[in-house]
Amino acid sequence: MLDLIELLFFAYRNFVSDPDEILQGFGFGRAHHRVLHFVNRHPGMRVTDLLDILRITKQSLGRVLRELVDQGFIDSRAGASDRRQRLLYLTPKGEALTQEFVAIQSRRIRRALEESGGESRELVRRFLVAMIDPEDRSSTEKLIARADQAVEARSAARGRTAG
Amino acid sequence: MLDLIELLFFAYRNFVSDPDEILQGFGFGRAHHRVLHFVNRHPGMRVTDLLDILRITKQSLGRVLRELVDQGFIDSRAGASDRRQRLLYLTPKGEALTQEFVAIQSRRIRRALEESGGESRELVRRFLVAMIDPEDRSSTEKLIARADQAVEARSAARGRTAG
DNA sequence: ACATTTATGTCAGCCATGTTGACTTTTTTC
DNA sequence: GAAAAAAGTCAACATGGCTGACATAAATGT
Repeated sequence: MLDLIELLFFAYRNFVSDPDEILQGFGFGRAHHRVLHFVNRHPGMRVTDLLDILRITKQSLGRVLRELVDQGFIDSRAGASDRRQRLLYLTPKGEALTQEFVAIQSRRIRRALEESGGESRELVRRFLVAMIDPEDRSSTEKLIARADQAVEARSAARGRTAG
Repeated sequence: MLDLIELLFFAYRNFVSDPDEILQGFGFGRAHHRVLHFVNRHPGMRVTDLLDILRITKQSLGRVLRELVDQGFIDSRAGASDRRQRLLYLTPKGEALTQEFVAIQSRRIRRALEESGGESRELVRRFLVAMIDPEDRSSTEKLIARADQAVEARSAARGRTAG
């Protein structure tokens, strides 16, 4: 398995270096990328939810979140039903930046899947899920499924209103 | 591809957390793990080779390397043909620790491959290679092949002498 | 009504690990 | 004998983790 251990190291390093280059231009780092990514995937999420996903402390998150809000990449609105909550949304500016990250990382993955054969997508997906700690798997898969559904719902709504 | 982007994040986080727990007991971090791993794979490698693989600065490496040498995990010997070089070797202590990392990470990968079907190993391998920047692929694959061959050569030598 | 809990934010300081720049020593190479 | 290469070191700085302590606003329970 030594080869796969190392390939995972080299592959992941290149994978995260794509966003890194873009982030440099804004004076941001990887921490900012992660926040933007998950807020994009779960618009209106609470700060606590983000902490649970990232598994970092409130203080660590606070630093990068403040910069993202101050510089107009993220919008933080009080919750309607519970006004203690700060619900997080991307601004158009934040959305544009996040799309860059998604585009470049998707391109790398798509290329890799094409190069590794027809049925690779489902198999790679199963492999990655199985690499996650068993006790975290179902919550992780649910999280991803929820985000995917929300994307579908939003695009369906756009279809009805704007077209 | 959003699901795969996220699965890669979660999977890799768990993957590196295995060694992290062990390292804590020694007051070491991920940087120490990487150094031990590659010195294990390439016994007698030069400091420069390690810098090329890790892509960090001499100063960053210097800190962790000094700790590993001082605490008897790594042995640094002057090269025979070129005495400017410091050739790096694991001590028995370093070897024992490194085997722990390899064992726990191999176990996770093996389990994941089993859970994702029979032919997954070769496909996952091809996928990971294809995730690497094209210009780095051949050197990376050569590096891994060289390390694998060296392992074989050493175990063959053990077979002839000790058994 | 009042006490408690929850969600969030913030200050201060520490640690690990990356960076740049400058400089030294030893040894090899031309 | 000069230049280049391999390695090491000092100093200073950035990022992004961490702990601990504390503050505020709002919801919840009795």
